[in-house]
Amino acid sequence: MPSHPESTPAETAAQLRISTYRLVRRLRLQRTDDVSVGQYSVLVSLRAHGALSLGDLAEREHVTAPSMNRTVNCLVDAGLVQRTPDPDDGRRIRVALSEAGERLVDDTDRRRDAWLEARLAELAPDEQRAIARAAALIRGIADR
Amino acid sequence: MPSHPESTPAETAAQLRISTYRLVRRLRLQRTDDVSVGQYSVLVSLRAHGALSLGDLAEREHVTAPSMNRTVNCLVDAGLVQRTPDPDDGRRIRVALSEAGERLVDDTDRRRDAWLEARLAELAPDEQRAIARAAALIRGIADR
DNA sequence: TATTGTTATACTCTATAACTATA
DNA sequence: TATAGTTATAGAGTATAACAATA
Repeated sequence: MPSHPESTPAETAAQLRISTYRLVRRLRLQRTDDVSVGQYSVLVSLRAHGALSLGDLAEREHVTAPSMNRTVNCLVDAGLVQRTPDPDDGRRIRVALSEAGERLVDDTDRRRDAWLEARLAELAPDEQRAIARAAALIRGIADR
Repeated sequence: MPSHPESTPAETAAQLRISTYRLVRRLRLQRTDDVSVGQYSVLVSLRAHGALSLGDLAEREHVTAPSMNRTVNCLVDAGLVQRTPDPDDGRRIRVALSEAGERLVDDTDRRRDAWLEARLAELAPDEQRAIARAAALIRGIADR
């Protein structure tokens, strides 16, 4: 590896913050106009965690139950989620992705990955490896 | 460098996308409640580009002029920006960060960097270098 | 009696359309 | 006549409070 001037953790932190925000902003351009940002976030949650109750969804998305109720209604109307009664607890409902909902999220991921992959392919092999390694480390940081 | 199993650009792209979104979600926790997300974004734009007209701000933030007008009014009332007539063109206005506005953005950055810096400091030196290098590469990708 | 979800109502943010002032 | 900004009004999205059903 060529000898770079050393960066302090403070400099690295600022650099990582800035580059992360810019990348997110860039990836956001590859999105769907079918649903709002909040609605899309619910679909992603459901794909990641499977079917959830209304209260669980509201907590995960940091919104109130009435707000989530409305969001779920919109998604049901759009055919992107299914709402079924909980078999074990009559008070609860079970919100699950429909096939169309899963397809919408998967397609969006694919579009973003395709753009990102094309950019990565333009980098040198050792640069690609550096990014792969950093991505794993960043995930470890964010998930703690 | 130890021999890792090679990742394809597609795998690296997906990994980078996921870790980036998680980091943003995590950093968002360190925010201010003084202004809304849209208002904060305007402050960041003004710090980056200097004083801007209402129309320029609306275009950069991808909102309409009436919406930006309202946002700017809120920020003026909060003492975070100043609104002055354009000396060269009587139709235009000039929106600029106030000292308080600059302080708010700088403080938020510092809070986020402090959190991130603490996490980075827990990594091994070569891991920190990997992230610093990747951050520079990511910025190059996002800015093109 | 506590918990889960829903309805009623209000507030914030953004949009479109119409208007004013300046170039 | 065209452009920059503002005002009037309406549509999403979210919040709090009150309510219904189930545990």
